[in-house]
Amino acid sequence: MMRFCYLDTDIGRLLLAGDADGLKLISFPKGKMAQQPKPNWQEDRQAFDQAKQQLSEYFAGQRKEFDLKIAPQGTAFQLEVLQALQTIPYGQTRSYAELARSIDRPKAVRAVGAANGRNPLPIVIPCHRVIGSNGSLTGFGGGLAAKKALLELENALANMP
Amino acid sequence: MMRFCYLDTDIGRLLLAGDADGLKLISFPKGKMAQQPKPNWQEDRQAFDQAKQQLSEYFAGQRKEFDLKIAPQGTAFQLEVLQALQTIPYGQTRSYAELARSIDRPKAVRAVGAANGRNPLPIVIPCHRVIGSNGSLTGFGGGLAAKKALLELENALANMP
DNA sequence: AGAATAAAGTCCGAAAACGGCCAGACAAGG
DNA sequence: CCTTGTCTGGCCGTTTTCGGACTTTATTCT
Repeated sequence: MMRFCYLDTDIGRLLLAGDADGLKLISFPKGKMAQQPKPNWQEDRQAFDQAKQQLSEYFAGQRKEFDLKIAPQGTAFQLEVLQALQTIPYGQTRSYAELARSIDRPKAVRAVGAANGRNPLPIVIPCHRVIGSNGSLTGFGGGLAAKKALLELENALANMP
Repeated sequence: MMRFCYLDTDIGRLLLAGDADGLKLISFPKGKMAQQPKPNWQEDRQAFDQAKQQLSEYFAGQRKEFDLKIAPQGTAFQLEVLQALQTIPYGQTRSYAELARSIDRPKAVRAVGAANGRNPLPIVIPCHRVIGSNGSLTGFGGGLAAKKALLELENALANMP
């Protein structure tokens, strides 16, 4: 049974959802990727207290890594990309090309981009740390402004090569 | 919200556009660089009264410097070039090579030329004061005739080395 | 309906093409 | 000579082009 709740943050109100397997969705309220709770989900304001706690700490700059039970869904390829994403340390960035190389498919750059765009757990799975190899931010489900805000929070733009 | 209006001058009807940040565009009606107001801009005949006032004075030969709130857009390099342009005094000319040197990229002459060609605020940012190092006018978004007219208005051709 | 193609779309990237140039080389013509 | 004029590379940021891997969405069959 899917449960969901909301969390207010610096970059807007986030929708969190998941079930017994773990957290399955984090969604921005606006933008193209915005998702609404499905009718058969049930709201539970007490749920995901751990996730909410850690996210709040993250936005306060008090937390650099998440330790949560997550259960992202997607094709095999997508999961592989999500896996690789989780190895990018706080405050650093990678290019889509580097990410593609790291899963041993050097030419699947655009595919990696597409998979990134469908990351069900933004922030926790740090797709925002991936930028174009020329340094441009390129894109983000929750809007480029949010991506920029996250990178600034992590002070990642200063660490660029 | 972008607003725009028109101003009739000696060299044709100019399109002025901008928003709360300041003036962002001055465009000639004809020529390759001509731009049309986008559908989501709104016309406001009363807008930019200061700019219109100062431009009229300029064309009447009564004004040698502009004091306006401007907000040109472009890449870092382009903004740097625009910055440098604004240091060329009324009635004087510079070559593209000199301009390149003044931003400390002596060899980026052609790039400077290209940036010049994309100046969003002609006249106010005096790209017309830049000519070839052999004295030829080379080019201008609003047509060479306009460039010549502006330089004659400023009596700049007489001051040439 | 369900499987099997086909076509379209992506949070890209390297390489090529394009300018509002300029200095140098080299020829003509005064 | 000395001045003009026409080529010729080389330069550099930006724009455009094209290629590529993979998912999604349509479309066409049994």
